[in-house]
Amino acid sequence: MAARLSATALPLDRRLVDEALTLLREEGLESLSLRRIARRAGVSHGAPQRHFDGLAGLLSQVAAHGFGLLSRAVEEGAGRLPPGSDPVARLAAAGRAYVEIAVANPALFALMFRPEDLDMQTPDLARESQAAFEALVRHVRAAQDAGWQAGRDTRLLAGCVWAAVHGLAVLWAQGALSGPVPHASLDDAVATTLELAFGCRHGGSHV
Amino acid sequence: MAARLSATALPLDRRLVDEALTLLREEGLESLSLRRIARRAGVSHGAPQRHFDGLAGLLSQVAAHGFGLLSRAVEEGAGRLPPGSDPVARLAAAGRAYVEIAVANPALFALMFRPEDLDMQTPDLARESQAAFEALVRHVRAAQDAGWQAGRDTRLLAGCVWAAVHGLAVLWAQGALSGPVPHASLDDAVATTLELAFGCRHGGSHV
DNA sequence: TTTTCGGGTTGACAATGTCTACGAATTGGT
DNA sequence: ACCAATTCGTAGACATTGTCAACCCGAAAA
Repeated sequence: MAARLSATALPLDRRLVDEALTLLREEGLESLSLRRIARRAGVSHGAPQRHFDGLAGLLSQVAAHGFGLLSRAVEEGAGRLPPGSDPVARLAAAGRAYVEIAVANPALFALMFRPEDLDMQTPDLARESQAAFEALVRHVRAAQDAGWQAGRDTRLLAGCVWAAVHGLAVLWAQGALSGPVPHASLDDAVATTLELAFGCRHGGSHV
Repeated sequence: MAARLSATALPLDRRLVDEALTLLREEGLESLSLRRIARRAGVSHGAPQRHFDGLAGLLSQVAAHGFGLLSRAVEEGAGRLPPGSDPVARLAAAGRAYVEIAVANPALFALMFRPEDLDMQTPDLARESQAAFEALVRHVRAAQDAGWQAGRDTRLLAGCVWAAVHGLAVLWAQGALSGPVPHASLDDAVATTLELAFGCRHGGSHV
C-alpha cells in the first residue's frame, strides 16, 4: 500500500501534536481541547488516549516541542555573534531571542509555563526543558569566565538571568505592558532589560 | 431580623469572592469552578450570575482583590525602610516584597496573570492593577531622582524592573527553579536578582 | 392591596475529559 | 495456512463544567 495521502502519512501521535500546535496558533490556548484536536485530526475523541496519558500527556508533548523550539531559537540567537566575541553580548543576544520567540508564539509559550495543565514527569518534556536551561547555564558560565559577575554561583545566576528575561517575555506576550507603557516598542523593552541586567549596552537590534 | 449567623451576614457577592479565595488557597487554581464556589457559599449554581458576568466576572473580582493585596504588600515592603533612606534600596525592598507575596499565594498570583480567564475591562480589576503599577512608577522615579538610571524613560524602566521581579516570582511560585537550581533559597534568588537589576548589593534579608 | 423587581432556584443544554466495551486489522507463532 | 494475540481506533456512557431561560418568592413601592 506504500504511502497514502500525504496528510495521513504521519503516525497519529505526531499528527495530533501538529494539530494541537496549529490550533494553538490559530485560536489560542482557551479553545484547545482534546476533542477538538481529535476532530481536526479526523479521528474520534477516544483515539488520543491510546497515544498519550490523557489531555495532560498530549499537552506535555506539545510543550516539549515548544521547549525544543525555544532552545533552538536561543542558540541561534547567540550564534549570530561569532563564537569568539564578548560572551556577555552573546548572552544578551540569547536573551533577546528568548523574548522574541515567546512573543511570536504567545499561546504555546503560555502553555509551556502552566504546570497545572502539564505532566512535568513526561520524559520528553523534562528532557527538553532541562536542556534549555543547561544551554543557558553554559552561556552564563562563559560570561563569568570573561569576568562578568565572577564568583557567583553559576546556576543561581543563570536562574536569575532566566527570570529577568522570562518576566519580560511573559508580560509582553500577554499584553500586560502595552497599557502601562503604551509607547514602548518590544525592542526598547528588551534593550532596557538587558542593559539593566548586564550593566551596559549590549546586543543591538535584532538581525 | 437584624443580623443572621455571622457566616451569612455578608452580601453574597462578597461571600463568593471570599469562598473563591479560600478555595484557591486550599485546592489550587485547577479545582476552582463556579459551581464549587457556589456550593461552598451554600447557594445554587445559578446565583453567581446575578452578581457577576459569568465565571470571568467572578474571577476578575478575585484577581482585583489580589492586586490590592499585592499593592499593599509592596508598599509595606518599601515602607520598612524610612522614607528618607536610599530610594534604590526602597525599590529593592518593594521588589523583595513582590516576590514574597507571590510565592506565599501562588494560585492567586497565577490567576491574576491569566488574561484568558479574566475580563480585564472589569473596573475594579483595571483600577487595582493600574494602581499597583503606578506605585511602582513612583518608586522608580524616586530612584531616578537619586541618580539611578537617570535619563531613562521612567515608565519603560518601571516596566523592566517589574518584568525582572515578576519573572522570578512566576518561576519560583510554580517551582520551575527548584529543579534547575536545587540548593538555592528564595532569599538567595531574590538577592541575586536585585543585585543584578540594581547593580549592587541592596535590601538585605527580609525584616 | 396590588404591582414591581432584586435575588435565588431549578432545569435544560452543549461541551469537555475519562473510562469501558467493542471491533477490525495487522502481526506472530506453529 | 491457520489461529491467537496485540495494536489501534470507534462508540457510548458518565460526571462535571459554564451559560441561559423560566420560574418563584419576598419585600418595597404605588
